[in-house]
Amino acid sequence: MIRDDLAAGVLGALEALGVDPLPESIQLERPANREHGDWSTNVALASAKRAGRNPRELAQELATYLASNELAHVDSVEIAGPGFINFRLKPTWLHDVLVEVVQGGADGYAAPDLGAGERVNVEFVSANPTGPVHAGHARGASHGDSLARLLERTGHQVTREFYINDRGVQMARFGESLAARKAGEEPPEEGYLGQYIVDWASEMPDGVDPVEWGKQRAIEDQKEVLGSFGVVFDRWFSEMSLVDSGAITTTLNELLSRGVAYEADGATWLRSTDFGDDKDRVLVKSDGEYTYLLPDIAYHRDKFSRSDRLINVWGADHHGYIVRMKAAMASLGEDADKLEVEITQLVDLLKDGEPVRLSKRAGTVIELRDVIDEVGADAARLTYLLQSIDSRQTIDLAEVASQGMDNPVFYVQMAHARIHGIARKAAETGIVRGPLADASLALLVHERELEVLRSLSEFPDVVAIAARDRAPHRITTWVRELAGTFHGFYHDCYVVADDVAPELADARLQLVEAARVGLSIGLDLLGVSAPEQL
RNA sequence: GCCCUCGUAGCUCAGUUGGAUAGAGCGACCGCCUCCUAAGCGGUAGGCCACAGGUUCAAUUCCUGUCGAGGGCACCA
Repeated sequence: MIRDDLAAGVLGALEALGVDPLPESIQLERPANREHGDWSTNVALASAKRAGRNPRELAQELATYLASNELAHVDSVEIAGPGFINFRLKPTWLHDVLVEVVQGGADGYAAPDLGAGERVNVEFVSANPTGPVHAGHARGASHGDSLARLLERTGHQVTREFYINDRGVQMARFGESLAARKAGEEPPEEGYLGQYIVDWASEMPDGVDPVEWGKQRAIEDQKEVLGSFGVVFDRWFSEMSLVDSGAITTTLNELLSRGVAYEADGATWLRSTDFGDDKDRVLVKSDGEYTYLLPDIAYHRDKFSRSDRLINVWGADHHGYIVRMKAAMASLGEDADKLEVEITQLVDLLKDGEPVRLSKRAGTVIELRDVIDEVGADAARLTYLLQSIDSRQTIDLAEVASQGMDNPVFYVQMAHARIHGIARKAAETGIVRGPLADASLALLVHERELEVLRSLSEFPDVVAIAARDRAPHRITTWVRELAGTFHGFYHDCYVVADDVAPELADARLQLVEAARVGLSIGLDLLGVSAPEQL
């Protein structure tokens, strides 16, 4: 790797000049401005004070030393600004990148092992089993699944989990609503008003328990829609099963015996104020019924028993529960830092420029199914992953559905389709990509070609950062950039044409293959398909 | 009142655990099709990175405060 080679060179230079190396590793970065070279380091700035030297002078001495030593791929070493050392490299370093990408392939390239097999449980969506998955769940679904894919790629053992809240008052209302509709009546006060209740009620056989039947019906529906969205869970975990197994009672008793739960005013409370909460929280109401919190604690405890780390993807309306859940875990002796909660900010949906209000009970939801029908699963997923989950998002369905240039998904998929267009054209002409080892990669010196390779060279870092920061949208940004560089290459550098020599055509086919690998990996991480033709 | 997130080009948003002259897409304007899809490519215009302090050789980035937007502070889930 070029970065390691350069870092080793810089370290050698520091030692030669008698400057103590920094405790941290040598920082090599990619300058934002291309005029500042291909790679750059700030060691002179960072260690000037410690060495008691002027940063510019130190940089100059280091640069002189580095320039007098042969370093692979290095063309020149310069100093600039307050004391940066900039490396200008020969195109050969990018040819090495090409080899790495093609040899690594879709499975091997940009797959840093950051997790060392850590078992990570990612829980997301967890919509109530009282109706279909709606558009409001889709951001969490996209984020959670992409995050799971990122973690898998970076050496984690991932479980995708869906928690089913199949207990409590909402379920009762759901069952009553189904029964009422089946009897041709209006749902009760506080019941569910959606059209799907009417549809499902008409399917419901006589003599079944509406709650149990409805729950199965809802879960079946959720699985189907999420599946068509590219999201498949490893485990659907029922809240009821915690009652049946006695896990809730066990958890409650343990909380009591540890003294972090207590009884007062006829209810049982969690002493969450000991862990920074505003007030203590009720676990068991005075009527004997559990709040949502106690089963949730039992559930997280169960997850901890089979995972090294938990990640929950919750909507912004749940952020207030983070402290109390962490408090509960800490009080049970778990490491609360191993419970990460990802909060997705809300999505404002626009239809024809008008805001759409989502209310499940009033029945004015837009189902995820409708979104997929309208814009397609690919466009929907990529759109949700366009931005950081920390930002509020506005999605105009008409824009997402448009097949114009304002739609990133077409731009990116077009790049992939063009790759296969080239392959088709090459096959017609009888041109076949030869063995990589025989390719004349030195012929790849066109700026457009180098841009594609530069973009690919950044991908392993992008994957690592995206995984570390739990930020799948970084993959989206990168994929769009790679697609952009590829469109430029496609426009200016023909692969199959009369005036392209066979050796160059072959080298370009290798580059196209590298781009294909990069795009496939990126799109797969996003859960977006990579069609060979549009 | 307290807690969380956000405030960057006309619009939608990026910005690598602090780096050099802050980027992309759309929209506007100007160019490019005898050749692998012009669903594309190139160029121009457009910025007090909300505001004020602080830390630092260096702040859009970290800290504090102010203003503005959204969400949350239940014996509902």
